[in-house]
Amino acid sequence: MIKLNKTYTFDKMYAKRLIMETIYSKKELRIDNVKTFDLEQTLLCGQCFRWKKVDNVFIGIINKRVIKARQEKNTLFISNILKKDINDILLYFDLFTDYGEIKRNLEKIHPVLKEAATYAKGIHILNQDPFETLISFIISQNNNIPRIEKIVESLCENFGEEIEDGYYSFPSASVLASLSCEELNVIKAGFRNRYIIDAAQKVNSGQIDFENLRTLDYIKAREKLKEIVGVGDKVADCVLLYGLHRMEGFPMDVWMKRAMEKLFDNMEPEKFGKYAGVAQQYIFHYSRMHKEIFT
DNA sequence: CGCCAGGTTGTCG
DNA sequence: CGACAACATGGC
Repeated sequence: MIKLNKTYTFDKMYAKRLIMETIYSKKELRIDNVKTFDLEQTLLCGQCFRWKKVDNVFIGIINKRVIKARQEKNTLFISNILKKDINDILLYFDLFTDYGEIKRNLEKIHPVLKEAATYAKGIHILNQDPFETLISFIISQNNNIPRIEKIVESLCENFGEEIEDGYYSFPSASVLASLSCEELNVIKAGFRNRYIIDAAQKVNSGQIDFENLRTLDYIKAREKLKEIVGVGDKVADCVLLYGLHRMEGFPMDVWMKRAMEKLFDNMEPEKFGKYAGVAQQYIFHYSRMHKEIFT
């Protein structure tokens, strides 16, 4: 049976079926019949910043290991993983969750959401490392995605550990907590330097405890995250959704504001229900891929 | 040069 | 409460 070290809800029948479709051999995991998952959409829809696409293969880092992932139609191949990490990998890509079911329910809510969901139907909400998510989205504020990726990469190269040639882990909270703004200047994050350091210090001291945040109700957890200087509603929502998998989160950035105004007649986020976060990601991706709508 | 980018903070009315 | 400039940096 599936053992997960984190509090995480999932459909047991769905997860069991998924496990039966997996084959592990020579550090490679093969998963068949992943009908509702699209690796590329999931990794390039703006929820994560470190995966790189090289010749149809995505290279990223999970549990301090360099992972290669590729998809051929309904089959997913994930290589260079250890047996003990299999469940973490499946969890990272959120393969235990039935997105077909979520999509069918969301589509009833609004016709434009149905269109966005159909366009972005292969997206899964990842289970990323919460600290990495926190720092990455602090960096994201008033910034664009290519530059966010550059700064995050620079942060890892300067302050992470080299795991394989040219591949660095995301730096720990304790390392970042000890830096001065001047020392952090090498990553060119500008005014966000002090926000990054404050976040690292509050995580390192235990004032912000991600496992504890999992136990709090959504509003309380968001308020707790906002104790960090430089974390407001939007960054907190991103941490809760992409790092702690709180699916009711609905980060409102410039794209979402534009979309809600032009396409949803300023509908309130609460009306998207308990999977609002999935709706948000569908709408965000759909909007970014259809810029012409907003000109 | 100005404007924008997966925002937040501080200030002023 | 709401509005609004300032905040580093780089691309266009």
